[in-house]
Amino acid sequence: MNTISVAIFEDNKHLRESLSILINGTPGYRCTGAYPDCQHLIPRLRSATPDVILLDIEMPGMNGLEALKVIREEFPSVQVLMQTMFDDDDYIFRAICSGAHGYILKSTSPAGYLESVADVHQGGAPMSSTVARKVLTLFRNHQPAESADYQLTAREREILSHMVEGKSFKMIAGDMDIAYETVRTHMKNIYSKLHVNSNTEAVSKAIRERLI
Amino acid sequence: MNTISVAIFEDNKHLRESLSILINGTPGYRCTGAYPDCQHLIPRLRSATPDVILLDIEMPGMNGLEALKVIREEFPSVQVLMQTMFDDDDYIFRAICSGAHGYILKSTSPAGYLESVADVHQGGAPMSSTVARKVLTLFRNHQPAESADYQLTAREREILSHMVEGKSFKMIAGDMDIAYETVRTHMKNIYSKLHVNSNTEAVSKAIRERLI
DNA sequence: GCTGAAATACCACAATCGGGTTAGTGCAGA
DNA sequence: TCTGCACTAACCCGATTGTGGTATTTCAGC
Repeated sequence: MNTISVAIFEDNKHLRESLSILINGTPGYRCTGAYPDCQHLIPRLRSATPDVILLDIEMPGMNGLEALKVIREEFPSVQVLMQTMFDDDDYIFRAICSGAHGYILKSTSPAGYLESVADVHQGGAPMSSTVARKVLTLFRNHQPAESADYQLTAREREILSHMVEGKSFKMIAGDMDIAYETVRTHMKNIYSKLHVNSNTEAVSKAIRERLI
Repeated sequence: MNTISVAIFEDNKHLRESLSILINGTPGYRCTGAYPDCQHLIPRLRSATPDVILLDIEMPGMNGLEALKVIREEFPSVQVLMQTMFDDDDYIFRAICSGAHGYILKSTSPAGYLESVADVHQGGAPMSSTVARKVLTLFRNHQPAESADYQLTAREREILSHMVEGKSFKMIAGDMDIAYETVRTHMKNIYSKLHVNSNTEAVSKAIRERLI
């Protein structure tokens, strides 16, 4: 098995150094850097891209959640393990939504840290069972609220879902038994309601924001 | 708080009757029916639509997973709580994918049953912490496996993600600093690999199968 | 009966896309 | 060295989509 390289972002000096020593002192683990804040985040990661990032949520300057988004954009293959003092619902939810791969508490034991790092590196989703339960509940609770209301009419939603199926205007007209030009009119209205100006943008927005 | 109405589908006579008595014997719960199989599933549910369905996975005739799909199609607002003898990964995974709202083991205590029914009725996702952990791990593990491999190259995936952003070929060409015709060539290759023939279909497939 | 929203429909023009085809370059593995 | 593949690029032509109009019908709510 290859060595797992880990970058640490943690403002607390004591914890940061402890983690660094723990990681570097354990065979199979290597610390590529331990930083107190998210300054120069991208250059730092680019110069030594780790397998796993241990990221504190509460940090001065750019906080962990913002950093998470940036990391997920720029380094999509790096696994991010969020660490925090609190098992706060909102934190957990936003971290999961922003693409965190795991979520551990700072009360985790050193062995737990190592295990979680290995777990996330292997594509697992390490988190305590209490956190896991919260995540699922949060997903159920938040999903319905999430879909923004663009005031689409029933007919417009119908057209949109055909569009998502990859159908052309002509096919949609045939399927819905209305004129081709009517489909085009509906699409124009959908575009203006969604503030988009292409079919792909509409489809993307429809799927992502669960409009259909 | 209103009474929670529950339908039971369970082939084991003893368990079925015990659950029925438990539910009817507890204030705030009411059993709309207890059935040994999924025959006449839709008519039965239509004549007395419950809030929650307790559904056994292992059943003669139509099994629980098939029934689950039918129920989710026909009665999307009804909460379905799967019950099973085993915490088998594959069962859990397929149940979650088919839209189960909760997943409990038959070893659950009577109080646990009632709690889970109430939980799922309130929009929660009841499951034991061991099952919860499995679910998350399964999602992580299965997601990459699930996203079918269409052998897209890195460049093709890049083009595709721009497409998903709703960009036009011309804009993609500008962003990636390559010729417009090159973008088109890549798109044609993407289409043939994904077996689609429109931008919307490609975007839809890309998002849904997490190719990007 | 009036009003407004939603659904229906058509026209025209420009822009973009889909499909087919060909071809040069560079790089990694046989 | 040669081969295959990814990436790049171009051309043609017909089909589809984007944009900006206008207009009729239907139906619920005032």
